[in-house]
Amino acid sequence: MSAPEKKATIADVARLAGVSTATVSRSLSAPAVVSEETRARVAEAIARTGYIANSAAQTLRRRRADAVLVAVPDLGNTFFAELISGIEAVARDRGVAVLVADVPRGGRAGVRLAQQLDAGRADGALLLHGALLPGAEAPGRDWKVVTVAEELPDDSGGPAPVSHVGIDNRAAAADATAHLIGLGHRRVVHVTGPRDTILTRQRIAGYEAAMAAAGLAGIARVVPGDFTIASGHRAAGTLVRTGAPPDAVFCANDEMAIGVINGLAAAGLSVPDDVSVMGFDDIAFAAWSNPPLSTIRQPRREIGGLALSELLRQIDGAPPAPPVHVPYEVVERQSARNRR
Amino acid sequence: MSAPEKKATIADVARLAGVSTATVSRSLSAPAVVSEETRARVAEAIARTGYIANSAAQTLRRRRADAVLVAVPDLGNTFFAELISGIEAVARDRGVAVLVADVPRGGRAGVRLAQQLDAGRADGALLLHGALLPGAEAPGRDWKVVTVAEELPDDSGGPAPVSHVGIDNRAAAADATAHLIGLGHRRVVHVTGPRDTILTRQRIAGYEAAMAAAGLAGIARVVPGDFTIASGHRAAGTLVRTGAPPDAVFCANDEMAIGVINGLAAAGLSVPDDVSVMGFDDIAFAAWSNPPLSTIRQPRREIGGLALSELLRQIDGAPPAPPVHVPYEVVERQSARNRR
DNA sequence: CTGAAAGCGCTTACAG
DNA sequence: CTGAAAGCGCTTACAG
Repeated sequence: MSAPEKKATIADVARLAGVSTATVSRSLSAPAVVSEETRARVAEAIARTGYIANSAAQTLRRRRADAVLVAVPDLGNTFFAELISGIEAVARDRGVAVLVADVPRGGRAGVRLAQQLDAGRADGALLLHGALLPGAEAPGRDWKVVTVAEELPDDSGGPAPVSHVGIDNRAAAADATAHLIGLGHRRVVHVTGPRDTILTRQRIAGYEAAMAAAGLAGIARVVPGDFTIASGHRAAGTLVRTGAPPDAVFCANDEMAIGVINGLAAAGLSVPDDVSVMGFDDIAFAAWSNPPLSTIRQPRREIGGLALSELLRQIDGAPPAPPVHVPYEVVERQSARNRR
Repeated sequence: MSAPEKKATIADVARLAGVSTATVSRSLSAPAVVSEETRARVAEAIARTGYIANSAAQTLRRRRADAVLVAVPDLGNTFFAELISGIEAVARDRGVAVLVADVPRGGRAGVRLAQQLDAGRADGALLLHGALLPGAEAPGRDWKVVTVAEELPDDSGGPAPVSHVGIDNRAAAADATAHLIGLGHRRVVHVTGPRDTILTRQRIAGYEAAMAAAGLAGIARVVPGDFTIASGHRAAGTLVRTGAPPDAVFCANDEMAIGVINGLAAAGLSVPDDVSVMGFDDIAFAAWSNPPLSTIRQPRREIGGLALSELLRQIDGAPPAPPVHVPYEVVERQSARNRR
């Protein structure tokens, strides 16, 4: 029972139990097919040797790594971190390993992912942003891929026909905007995510649709951001310096909303007294910011878990499921309120 | 150049190039030893077939996975997420894969880690908290392990003799406390991290040492937290309701400091006017909280990168390096100021 | 500089 | 219910 000198192999176990390696293998993978007595002898030999099957040998033989790759644009971002946490929870449950690749947005690291997949290191990939694999290539190769939270754009910029789990970003952005309009605000501006991503386009589209539906298309205004707190702060500066002052600001994520509140305060504007602000995501800090942030809640852990489940289904041979939208929620806190 | 029907193997490449598989293998791993002409033929065959070596076969043969495991207590915590980001950056550089295991604090998931290591899925592990492997066992088995940011406790509760990269937590906590005392505060209280972790003990020790050095041992007070914002909020409530009101609060992380500021505000106390507050870590939100948080900065990405470098050295056969302390920094912002 | 051959540690038809 | 044997795709002494 003490630590063995050398790592035990299946042959060691077989020898000790007086059976063939095939029988040891079967005891582990299909115990029902092995006689009870034999199974007991094998179990004891395994316990004695501390045997753990070598995963490289299993992978080579079974042609399955029991591992998935998750590609994320920014691990430092709490949104992604929690998505991964949800992924990890089901991975643990299903006995699959999780390989993480931090792929900076805009970087050309898609090739690294492709290599890992081609090398058989992982059986499939979860893509946490839409610019990781060359859009056209992914569905062509026989990689199993599901996109998470953000879709993969096809050649025309719309969502590619790849399995996907996430909320309906366009609808959610429209709801957030409508919420602000419902509060009596008219000059609602939108601070966007990083340029040229499908996520950003979808949220802009939702914002514009809601403005148009309220007859406010003429005063719709979009200010660029990049999901960082600092970009929200900068956007607030831009808003204060140019154009008519906004009644409300809808930000494409919570970090930018926090930056906007901060930037507005620096310019002497108070939230929500002078300007209402809404974020997106409902990260942990949202509830504790000052004032607490009204936002859109995405069930991050659930999204991550569902996405892995779908990927595992595909790895098991099921055909790719069509994209699924999970429900989101408008959460009202104190950063947005009725127009005075 | 188009996607092949079946994944190409080394044998396909060899056939196409008219050489043996051994030569293909050498062209890839030791090109200098192969004639230029042969190398060119092999290179072309590789390009034509889109060959990528199967990693399971390589791992099995070389007895090396070129992968490391990183065990983290809470992926949703930005502190850990950035540590991993630093790890990933050097992993990418060195061509090693990163397996992440989210191991909830207090969970008994150390066994899962051990299995992954024993199965040869990874060549070593980076432990991001001190309760992941049974302390006594880790150094005994021939696992390559380096602890990151938080040490592994030995049987007596002190740091185990395992390679480690992080700041000197005791000294940093003492510096933070001394900083507050230097500002004129006397009733400085400490809100701790989760009970029974070595990190928590070290920071408490630093706090107590600084209080004692200032002749304030008699009024030292420690309030339990668990690194969550909510626990900081609760701690503030405790402080306000019981005992003498504090002049200053030193929190074991930034999240709790944000919670404390929030909780103090709820009780009608303003930071820093009524109470000074310091955090620990300097997460991204610290600079943008209201007021901006004075804290201790840990170079997270650097710590992660150094830790992986050390682990890789050990995997390459070098003896374990002694623990290394990287420099930290007291960052003064607006949440702490001179006593009125 | 190159090839033939063994072997890394498993799993799985195939027989019995 | 069990074993002998082939084979997954590489790498690496060993010869030449």
